[in-house]
Parts: sequence; structure tokens; C-alpha cells
Amino acid sequence: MASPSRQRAGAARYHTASQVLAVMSRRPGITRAELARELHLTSGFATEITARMRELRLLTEAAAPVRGRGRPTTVLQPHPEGPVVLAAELRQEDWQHAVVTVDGQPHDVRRQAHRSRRPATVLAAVRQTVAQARSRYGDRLRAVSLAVAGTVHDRRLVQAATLGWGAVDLSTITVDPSLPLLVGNDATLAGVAEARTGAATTAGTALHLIVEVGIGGTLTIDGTPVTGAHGAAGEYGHLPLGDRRRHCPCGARGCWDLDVDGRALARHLGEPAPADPRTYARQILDRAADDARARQAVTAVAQALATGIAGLTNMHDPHLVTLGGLGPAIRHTAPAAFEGAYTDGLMAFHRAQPPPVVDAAHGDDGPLRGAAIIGLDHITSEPALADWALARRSPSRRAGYPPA
Amino acid sequence: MASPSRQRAGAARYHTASQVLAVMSRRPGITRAELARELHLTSGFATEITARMRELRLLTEAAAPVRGRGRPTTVLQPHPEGPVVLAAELRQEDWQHAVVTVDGQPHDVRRQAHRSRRPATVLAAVRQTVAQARSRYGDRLRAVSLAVAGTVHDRRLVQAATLGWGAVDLSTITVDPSLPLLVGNDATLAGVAEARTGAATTAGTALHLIVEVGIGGTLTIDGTPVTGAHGAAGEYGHLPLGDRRRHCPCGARGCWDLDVDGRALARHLGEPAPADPRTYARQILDRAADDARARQAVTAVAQALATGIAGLTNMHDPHLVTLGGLGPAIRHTAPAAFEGAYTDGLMAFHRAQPPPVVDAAHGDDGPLRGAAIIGLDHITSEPALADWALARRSPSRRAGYPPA
DNA sequence: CGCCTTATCCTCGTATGACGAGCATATTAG
DNA sequence: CTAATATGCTCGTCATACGAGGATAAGGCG
Repeated sequence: MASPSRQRAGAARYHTASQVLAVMSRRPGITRAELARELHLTSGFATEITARMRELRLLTEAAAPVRGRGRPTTVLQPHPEGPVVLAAELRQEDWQHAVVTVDGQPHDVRRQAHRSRRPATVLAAVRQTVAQARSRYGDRLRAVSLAVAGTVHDRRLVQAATLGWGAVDLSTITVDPSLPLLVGNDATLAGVAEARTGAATTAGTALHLIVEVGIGGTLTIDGTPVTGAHGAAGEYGHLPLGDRRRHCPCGARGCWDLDVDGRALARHLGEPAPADPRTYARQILDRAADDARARQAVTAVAQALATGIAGLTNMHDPHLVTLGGLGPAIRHTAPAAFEGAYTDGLMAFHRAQPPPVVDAAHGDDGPLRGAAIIGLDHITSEPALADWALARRSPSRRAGYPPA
Repeated sequence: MASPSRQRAGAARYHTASQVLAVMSRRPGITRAELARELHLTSGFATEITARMRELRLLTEAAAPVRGRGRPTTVLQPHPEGPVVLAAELRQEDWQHAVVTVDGQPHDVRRQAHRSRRPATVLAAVRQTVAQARSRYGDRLRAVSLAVAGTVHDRRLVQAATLGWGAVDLSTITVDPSLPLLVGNDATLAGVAEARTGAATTAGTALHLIVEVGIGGTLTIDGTPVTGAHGAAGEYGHLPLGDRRRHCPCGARGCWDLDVDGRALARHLGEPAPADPRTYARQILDRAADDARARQAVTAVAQALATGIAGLTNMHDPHLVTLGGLGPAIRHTAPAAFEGAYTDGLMAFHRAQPPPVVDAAHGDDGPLRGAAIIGLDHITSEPALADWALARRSPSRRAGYPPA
């Protein structure tokens, strides 16, 4: 019985293989001996599982550089014919993509400016890249993972202020419907990157927040984002923490968004609302060193930011908060105001050991890295490996031989 | 090799047994044939697993009432010598407890008024009950699961407004340190009960909110609560959605708590802050049918409640929101105001299909049921079953024989 | 240079979990 | 009484994983 007819959900097939690939992604270049220690594999089982995975073209082994005594071990590497993910990120001015192997390393990284910002044009470019990857990698390409600067609802983009888009269906970018498409909000995926490979690797429950135009983020639990029913969770900026009289483009009122970005700075400075709040905010932040009025505006924003973070801390009880985008700049321009408002906003019992608020480790790469991680999670899941093995084993080796 | 020396984390021992017990708890009185269909077990394997679990004293089988043709099947029941959980709930005026078998059914349910509300007195009573259960059930008692009306931080209660307690260490109530103690906030556990056996069974991501003194709740994902780093998550009432000038007993300012309970009603009515906001709120709600001023106060509170719920919906993207405690009464006293504020507070894209806000199905029993569920989850987990099997198999059957 | 120490790898026997086919069994419907 | 139906049981097979013991490939040292 060569082709294992699908087993029960819950049967532990490919369980360890999936774990091995997860470790390879978390610690690229790990040796087989280290892997065995990390997963508590017996040496015999380590031999078996690596042999199996070599046969399935999931990894290769190369002689490891020796250090010290003992029999040399091998380094685990992605198989040259192994599965890959296409990770991509759509941003305001440009978009970038990379092909990622099971060790988490990006290949063929490219960044391209949008020729036009019209959805049809942008999506056509993405679709073309997917098609190219498909023809280059064939069925080695197992998933496409996309980070978008906007609100995602199922596979659709429902609102993208920075891109200036309305509702857009993204499911058209994979021509082949059998090629899984994963779509996530950029802030959510940046949070995943922080939790897995960034500033929050030691935190079980971590809150990541990014200030750009408004504020977004995600709660991660053991590296998995809390995405809600349709993937639209994490819209922290649309909590009504602010003045109920202010209308938000999202349709609600009093949104926190309006108190923490360039629009808020402009309001504090008595200037008209900026067309590009992010660039505007950067300018004000640059000026704040010398300009007392700018500094004062930033201070007010820092307080609004910290007060909200404190409230979210009360609510989520995270180990750690990571701050990205303009957040670190705002905070470090008015550190005392930030810390004061943060502490004041915490419930008393949190004040003994307030969850640290730290700067995010990944800069602009966060969303792309997060998309890659989510994509790898998908293609190294147990069912995905079962599919991979099925395609590689039973149907007459490699070529399209007729079944005799 | 009779005693299976501990296997790797991740090995699938007792995986199916754990699933079987979960089904028994979700659907008490299920037949073996139905179980096999639900878990996609082959009939052969169903035979095997039930025999194994019978031998381990995890279940018994009794002839099922026949209906229609076909060979009769059996009903799965908890074993008379099987594992049990002691679930308990501490409330303002009284506390209650029950012993729960693996089918989720409560036994020996008791409710007792506090003799005194002093922590030492209350905890002594709990400790005594634990000791009684221990002596009655012996090592069949596998865990104690406690729901408390207060903020829980690890195993400690850090704040319990309704009980009038400060920080209290709860870990003393299990005399035997080998007996696991699970502690959870009452609103969190009520949310678990709603998600598993209440109004939110079909929702993957559900938000549960309870208005009593202030407002608490939890987000559940597939029936598991998001508890945060220390179990203190879900303090929704301490988000700063309200007037920043109002000080909250928690130490922060502008907490939502202050806008949605009896204290808010009193403020709207120009009356002094009530000593017992919950009883006061019930009185106002009763009066609202005839009293226009009371109705107006409730309307304001309903709006504050609905606006906050809308914000939380923007943030969490739940399938469903369940509302408990005084919430349903507030809402149904001012339904139009509630619905209006809810819709207005949603981001535009949510308005096409706003997550339904429904009344909780469990009334006052929610926290105790939730504690029971979490306790059963614990004792039917794979490692817990491995322990159970170990204790039942190798050490000389039953009595304390010396090892020959 | 050869032996010892160290670290790792490999082989093999075995336990356990789970599937699938075929047959056995217990009931109702006619 | 027989057919139809639903379910249970046995047995052969496969896959995952553990454990013990021996094999192997280095460095260290006399």
C-alpha cells in the first residue's frame, strides 16, 4: 500500500517531520545532533526521520564543520527540489516579494515600485510574479502568502487607506485555484515576525503595535496571531479611546487612530489635515529636537499612545509589548510623558511589574518576514506534508508515465 | 515493559482517548456508534479504544435503548471509578461547588453562604471541601478548578471588588501540592461555558461580556479562552473608553467600567454612588418600565455599552458576541439606543453583517460550568491520561503492596 | 603513531496506534 | 422465517517511535 489513503484527522502522521521543519526555520543551519537534542529525539529516530525526509526531498544533509572531539554530524539544509513559498507585501509606494525555502531563507528578493496605484494594475503585476514563480518552481511552489497594508476580511481587502483602495478581491492573484493563497494584514504579520524571530521570541503572549497612518497590530499567542473570525482582528486604532466628536474615515467615531498619527500632530499644531500623515509625522518628529511646539505636539501624541497601550495591557495581559512604525520615534521624543501615561493607565496590580514596551526588532521587513513565516507554517503543516509526499511518491516517478 | 517510560512531547499517546473523553463531555450519553462516526473511527478501532479505556477505568458501556433496525450499540458512560474534578465558584454572597465526571455531569452540587466574608474564613471552607473530596474520592480526584469573581494573576487573586478582598493567594486551598489547582476569573469561565455549551457553540471566535460591577469577559477561540500571560486578560472594563477625569478604583482613569454599571446609572440620576452597584442597577432596571428618568439613565448606559462592544468588535472581529449579567436587561430596556450605538461604532465594512449580539445561555451557572470544563480539559489531556494510566497499571494492583 | 575519550550515527527488536477487509452478530420489517 | 440493516469483532498490515548496543569518526595525549 504505497499511497497512504488519508488518515483520521488527529493521527500523528508527519508530526515529527513538521516539527523538524519548524526547527530548521527557527534555527537555520542547525545540525542533526542539535536537532535531536532540541526535539528530544533518540539518535536512532533522528537517523530515521532525516532519511525519510531526505527521500521526500524535504531536506539534505551536508558535512558540518567539526569543532572539538566526537564523530562529526551534519547540517540540515533545504532540499534543492524541496517545497517553497512565495511571500509578498503590498505597500503604499511599492511592493516586494521573495521565494522562501523551508529554512526560512529568502531567495529572489525583489522590490518594485507600483507603475500605477490602481488595484487592477498592481494585482496584475502580482499575478504575473506568481505565474513566473509557478513556471520556474513548478509544483515546488506550495503556497502564496501576501501581506497587505489594509484591513483584510477573509480573502478580500475591505479598506486600505494608505493605498487609497476600497474593497478589492485578492483571490484572483493565484491563477491555479489549487495553489493556496494566504492573505494577512501587514501589522498582523509584522507581529508574527516579532514573536517568532524578533523582539518577542521569549514572550508567550505578546502585543505588537505599529503606528503609521493610524495604529494597527496584533496579539500573538506562542507565535500565532489572534486573527478573529475573518482575519480582520487587530484594528486597535478603531477602539473609541478618543474624542467621540471626531469622525473617522472608517465610519465610526472617536477612534484611537485619530489621536496617534500625523493627523493628531497636525491638529495639535493647528495645521490642516495632511494628505500623507506618515510623511508629515516624520517631518514633525525630525523637527521636535529643536522646535518646542513640535515637541509639545509629539508629547500629546505620546501620551495618547501610552494611555491606549496601558488599556490594551489591562485587557490582554501580555508578557511584552513591541512597538513599530513611528511608535519608537514618538516614544523616544517624549519618553517621560510616555512612561508616565503608561504607568498611570495600568491597573494598580500591573504596576509592580509592568509589561515591558520595547522597540520592534524588524523594521520595514516585518510584514514580509511574517508572511513568509505564515506561509512556511502552512506548507510544513502535517496535512500539507501528506499532500507533498503523496505527489512525490505514488504517481509514477517524476515523469508522466502511463500506469503500464 | 509495562510502564511506558515517558515519551517525547508530541508523541500521540492517548490522543484518541483524549478526544473520546472530549466528545463524551460535549455530548453526554453518546453511543459508541455515534462516537465512531463523529471521530471518523473505523469500527475496529472503536472496539479497541473503548476496550482500552474500559480497562483504564475511564468509561463503561451500557446497552443503549434500541431504535430501528440494526445491531444494538452501547452508551458510553463515565466509569464509577474514573477520574473526577472538583469545580468551585467564589461569589459575593456565597460559593458553590460540584464534583464533575468525564461526561461533564455535576454531582454533589452544593451552595453555601459565606459564614464571614473574610478571606481566611472563606478559603478555610474551600480547603475543607477539597479535603473532603480527597478523602471521599481518593486519587480519583485529579484537579480542582476554581472560578473567582475577581482579577486573577497566576494563582493569586489581586483584586476582588465584589468580595471586598485585596491580594489573596489561592494556592493554599489544595493541601496536596500534587493536586493541580486551576484558577480563573468568573467572566472568563462563563465565556468558556458559552463557547462550549451555550450560545456561542457555533462561533470559532466569540466575545463574551458580563456586566455586574463593571464589565468583564473573555475572547474564546474554538472554546479556549485567551487568558494572557498570567490569566489576567479580559479586563475589558479597564479600557479607557470613558471620561478621562473619572478615577477608577483599579488605579487607572476613564475606565469603561464606570460607564456601564450601577455607578453610571447613579451618576446619570444625580444620586450618590451606591454601595452595592449591582443591586442598585437591578432596582433601576426594574423601575425603568414606568419611570422615564430611570429609562433615560439606562439608555445612556446602553449606549456606552454598545459603543464599547462595537469597538471591541472592530478589534477582535468575533463571529458572535454573548452578553451576560445585567447586559441583557440593559439592552432590552433600551433596544433602539443599543442597536444604534452598536452600528454607529462599527467600522463601515462590518455593518453589512454585524456580528450578532445575543444573550448568554447560561445564567448564574456559567462560571461554575466553565470551571468544570477547564478542569475536564485538564484531566483528559494526553499527559494527564498518561499519568492516570501509569498510576492504575504498574504499581501493584490497587492496594499498597510492597514491591515483593 | 597508536590508543583512549568523546560525540555521534546506525541497526535491530519491540511497543503502540491506527487502518481496512471480511466476517459475525443482533435487532427490526415484512 | 427471512431479508435488510446496523453494528461489533478479529486479524493482518503499516507507520511512528523508543531503547539498547554496537559501529564510526573525529580530537587528545603519551
